[in-house]
Amino acid sequence: MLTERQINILHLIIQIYTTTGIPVGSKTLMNDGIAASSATIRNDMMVLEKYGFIEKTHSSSGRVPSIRGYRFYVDHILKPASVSSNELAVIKQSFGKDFYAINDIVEQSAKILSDLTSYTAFSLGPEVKERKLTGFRIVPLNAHQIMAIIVTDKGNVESQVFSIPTAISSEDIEKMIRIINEKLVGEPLLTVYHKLRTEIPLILQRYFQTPSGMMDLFDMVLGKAFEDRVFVGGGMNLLDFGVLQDLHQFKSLYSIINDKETLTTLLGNKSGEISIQIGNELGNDILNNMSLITASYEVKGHGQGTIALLGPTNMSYDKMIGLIEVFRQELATHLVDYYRSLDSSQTS
Amino acid sequence: MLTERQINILHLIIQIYTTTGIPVGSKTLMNDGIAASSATIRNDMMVLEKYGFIEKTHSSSGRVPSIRGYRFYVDHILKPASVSSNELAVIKQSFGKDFYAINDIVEQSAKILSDLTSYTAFSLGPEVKERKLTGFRIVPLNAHQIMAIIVTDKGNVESQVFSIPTAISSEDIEKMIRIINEKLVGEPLLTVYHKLRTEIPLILQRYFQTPSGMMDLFDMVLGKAFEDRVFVGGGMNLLDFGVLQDLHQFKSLYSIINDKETLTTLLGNKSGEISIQIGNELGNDILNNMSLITASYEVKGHGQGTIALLGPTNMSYDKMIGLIEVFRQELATHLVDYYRSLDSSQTS
DNA sequence: TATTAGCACTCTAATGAAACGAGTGCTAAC
DNA sequence: GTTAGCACTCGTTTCATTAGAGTGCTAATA
Repeated sequence: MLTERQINILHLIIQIYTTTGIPVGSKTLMNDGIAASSATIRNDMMVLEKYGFIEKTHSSSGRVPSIRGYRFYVDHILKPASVSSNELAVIKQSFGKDFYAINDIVEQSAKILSDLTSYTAFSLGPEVKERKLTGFRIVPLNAHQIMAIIVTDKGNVESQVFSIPTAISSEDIEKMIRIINEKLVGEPLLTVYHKLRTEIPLILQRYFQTPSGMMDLFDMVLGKAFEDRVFVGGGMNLLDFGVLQDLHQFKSLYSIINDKETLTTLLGNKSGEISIQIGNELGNDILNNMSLITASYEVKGHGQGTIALLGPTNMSYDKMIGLIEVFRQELATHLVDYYRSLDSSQTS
Repeated sequence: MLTERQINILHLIIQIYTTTGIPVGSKTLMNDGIAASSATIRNDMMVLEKYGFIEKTHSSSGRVPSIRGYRFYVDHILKPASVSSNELAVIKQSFGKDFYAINDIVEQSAKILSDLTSYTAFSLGPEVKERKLTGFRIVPLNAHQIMAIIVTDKGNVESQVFSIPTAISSEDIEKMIRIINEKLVGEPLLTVYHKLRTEIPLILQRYFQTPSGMMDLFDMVLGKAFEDRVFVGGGMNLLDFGVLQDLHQFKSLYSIINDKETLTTLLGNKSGEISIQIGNELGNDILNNMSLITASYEVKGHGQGTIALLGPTNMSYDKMIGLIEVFRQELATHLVDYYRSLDSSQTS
């Protein structure tokens, strides 16, 4: 096992490397708090290297933490740094404005977090799948277009404009709306989605000759409602991570962080409240020298949301963890407040 | 004045430089079509340099076209290149799919044009300001939220969700809708905007104690409808222009092309159908080594739209002009078709 | 046995000299 | 007016040298 000094050395290497970005040598460590000679430190570093916690960039360079080193650090050494009162003020102030919709808060939170860290932040609102359908509207705009609106119980609204075949008259649409509202409103979206595939077509056939076109329409609207809404903040900060070899790499990166598909996979299904994935643990070659900190938060009764931070592997994990810890609580609080204001106005 | 050979030399310099990106020397010109010795060509180049049409990157380098040189070229020499049948096929195919809304076509056109050129493209739909308001809906979603929808005569729809103060009852909202529809529907948006500031508040005061909140709401929705919708395609292509000194510059650039404000200024008020602005003619330091080709197109009866292409100053103007010429006609045709299908279905 | 001083060795980064070559301007001849 | 020839300029590439930071190893020390 590692001695206490070896652990201290690993800790210090990470601390120094995450702030300076320069490989750390034995003398630097000696002058920066390790009470031993450079030779002794070198011996310890050899041990650490044997374990695979640190590595050299070339045969006679200082040491740099490896993925395993970071992993050991975040698992056993890291203590979240406390958040400066300054940063706290910024957070509180940024959340201080009025929001019209739930997604505004979620989107804004990604922006705040990225500004605060200079990294790239993601924000995924509380679980959509638990929501219930409280209203389904179809608004005829003209003979050729309609707008379909889905309203969920918690302030989430999706709308979409459709061109419709002239074959469907506005009377038929009225009928349609009535059916939908009778059969589907009040159900969780998941159930809605299910019924839409089983029960409803049967009923619709009584009224329409060809309900399939109408079904496609529903599919699209519901698809939109289902699609987890991921928001990205500070995508351009990628440029400053200092991990880019060439511009081509930036393009790949940028397309990754804007691909909802990839993102949802990346952010979903994390164990525990705060999870850290380092370098190749992310399972994506392009993200090899980046780390992702994912934090979920509970909004009582409304499922859980997720915020995440993507930065270089050599980020200051202690600072970031401390920050995210505060941030997610702040965000959860604001969402709870928002939901409460919604609930109270509905029951009054 | 310039001799014919001098003009040929300028033309060839531009042709070579726009394809290779390397400064052009006298020998290259001699081997590439100028029937004179390198010394003679050098003499002519000195003349061209006197006029400020070409310049050296250093005291003993080949020549590079200057802004004035490009300007002379596009004004007096340039002949639009014909579009390859391949490209034409791509254009037609890309426009072949079905579109739900007018803005889908406009947005898609920016994407197509940028893909085709590897530059950055902008697309600004036919003039919004000529549109008429054909419908204004307010859909109550729950006690706390409403969705306001604006419909214009030409398939354009804007919607926005609002949280409303509980002080306004749904009955009041109903009244509101009636008033709006009586007074405003059928009017051009400009008139709507005007009446909203003069007549309507008076009427509203009969029904509401405090109509100002409602007014803010209108302002926002109308603001959204007014905001010219500019779409950007291929923003990331900026990275490949080969004009970037550092990443900081890319950030500035990227924020410029995503700032609607700047864009509308950049694209608006062009004389003639196709306009070319080169380097500092754009009046923006950050765009100093870029050129913008702006083309407007007429959609009969529905105002004019604009497409534009931003590339490096050393782009192949002849190719691009040829392409844009075809492209804008194709786009106009498709928009006309779209409007016609809308009109015919409304009058039937 | 753990620690330390000392030293030879390795590798990177920075510096500068030299060679190369593409291109120019000028002069003199055609 | 055109051209051949030539000296000159300047950016680019190459190569060698040097300085410096850091290592691994060995032998001495507590």
